[in-house]
Amino acid sequence: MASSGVIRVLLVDDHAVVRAGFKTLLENQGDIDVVAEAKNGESACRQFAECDPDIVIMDLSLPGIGGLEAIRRIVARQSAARVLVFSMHEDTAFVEKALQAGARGYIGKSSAPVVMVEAVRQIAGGNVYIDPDIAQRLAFKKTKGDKLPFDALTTREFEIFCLLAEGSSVNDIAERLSLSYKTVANYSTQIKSKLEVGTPAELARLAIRHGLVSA
Amino acid sequence: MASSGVIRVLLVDDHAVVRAGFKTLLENQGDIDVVAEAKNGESACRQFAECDPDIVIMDLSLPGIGGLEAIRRIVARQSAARVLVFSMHEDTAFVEKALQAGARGYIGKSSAPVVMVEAVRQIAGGNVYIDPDIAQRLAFKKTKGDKLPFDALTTREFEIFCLLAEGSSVNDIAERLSLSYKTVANYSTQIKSKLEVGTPAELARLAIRHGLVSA
DNA sequence: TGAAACGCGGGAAAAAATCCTGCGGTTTTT
DNA sequence: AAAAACCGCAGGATTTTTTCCCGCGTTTCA
Repeated sequence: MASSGVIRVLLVDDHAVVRAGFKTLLENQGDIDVVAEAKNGESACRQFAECDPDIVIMDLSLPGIGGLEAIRRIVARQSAARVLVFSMHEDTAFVEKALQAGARGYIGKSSAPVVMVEAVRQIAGGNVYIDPDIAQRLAFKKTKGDKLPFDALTTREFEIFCLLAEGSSVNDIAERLSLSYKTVANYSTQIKSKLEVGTPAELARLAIRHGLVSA
Repeated sequence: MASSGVIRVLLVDDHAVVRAGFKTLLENQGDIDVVAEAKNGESACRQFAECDPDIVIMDLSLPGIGGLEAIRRIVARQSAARVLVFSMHEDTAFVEKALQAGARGYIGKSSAPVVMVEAVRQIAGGNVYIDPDIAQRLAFKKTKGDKLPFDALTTREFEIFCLLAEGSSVNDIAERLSLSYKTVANYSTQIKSKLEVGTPAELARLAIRHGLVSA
């Protein structure tokens, strides 16, 4: 166990060089040992069952089943599993998804290195650890009554949102839906405001990220 | 010099944890010394002038002026500069642009750790080093005379294209790259014309489909 | 049954995109 | 070595789009 010796880590990242970097960083600490590595979600689940590590450090963007699904499967198998997410995405939506999936911690690309080590120790010790900066943003969002971003959209708005995300022009949409150009233009503004995006490109990425339209 | 002692490295990545990992990994080699770090392009240029490192290890996706622009500025200042690009993007389009900008090497997220060390040594020694897998794909693509739509874009256009696809506004881009709004707006028009897309949303989807930006 | 939300769109002003033009520099060609 | 082509950059002028504010009729729900 973590309390009686070395912390045994399973490292999951599709990026071999990053894995090697983390491994060296962590093992230089003395009390942390990387006992296994995986570069995708399936392999992570297998390695977890095999090695029974004290903690899993997991990237979210993995080929095949994503990091979130991997977390879900690991936690389903052993609810006490301790998963620390390390992600490029610092968007609070990802943090929420990860925690919902069963992660015990979250650090991001701009977290200080010492934060990672601290997170490993805390989580291995049974606590929850989220990067302070991210935690703060998350808390702020929560107070604002957070939901899925699309929940705020009306049916009509959502419909137009999808068309915009597909790359349709305002004019095209107006024609397809037999609406005035003005109406669609106004909706477009409203949608961007509700989803807090500034450009149609962001809109598209948001939609793709949530599987509403395909890339 | 590299041939007569330690290889002095400038490490550029906006990701503090990744930087720390690389630093430990590299310094564990014995003959490599990370003498400076930077988390954005501007800082990289400054550090380069100050430290005169044997080699720069550079991430492409940086805040502010991007990695490509940073490479260009560094090479413009000292044409003998040795820049090794380490990038999440393994798309050949990025490799080509990076080499055009003056990079001497390219390794990707799935490169083996030993490849990174080897690349550092090779490039510090004056050679060019590209990850074998990537080099092969690049060569293969060349022989096929592959016409990815992005090949028609100039380096500058490509750079702005990526930013647009990420969701940056024309104004943001102008500010980031220290260009006139007009310039970027004109580029934007030009890019959409070359790629035959009508909306920024289509632009984003195109970029995501080709792995140039993440969703 | 009254207040709130929704779908729809006009007017006016602001912002952005487009098209054209030009300049200075580099690269390529002849 | 001269000419041609291309690149990066950006201003002017016009058109297009977006945005903000407003109103109206319908639906919803408390």
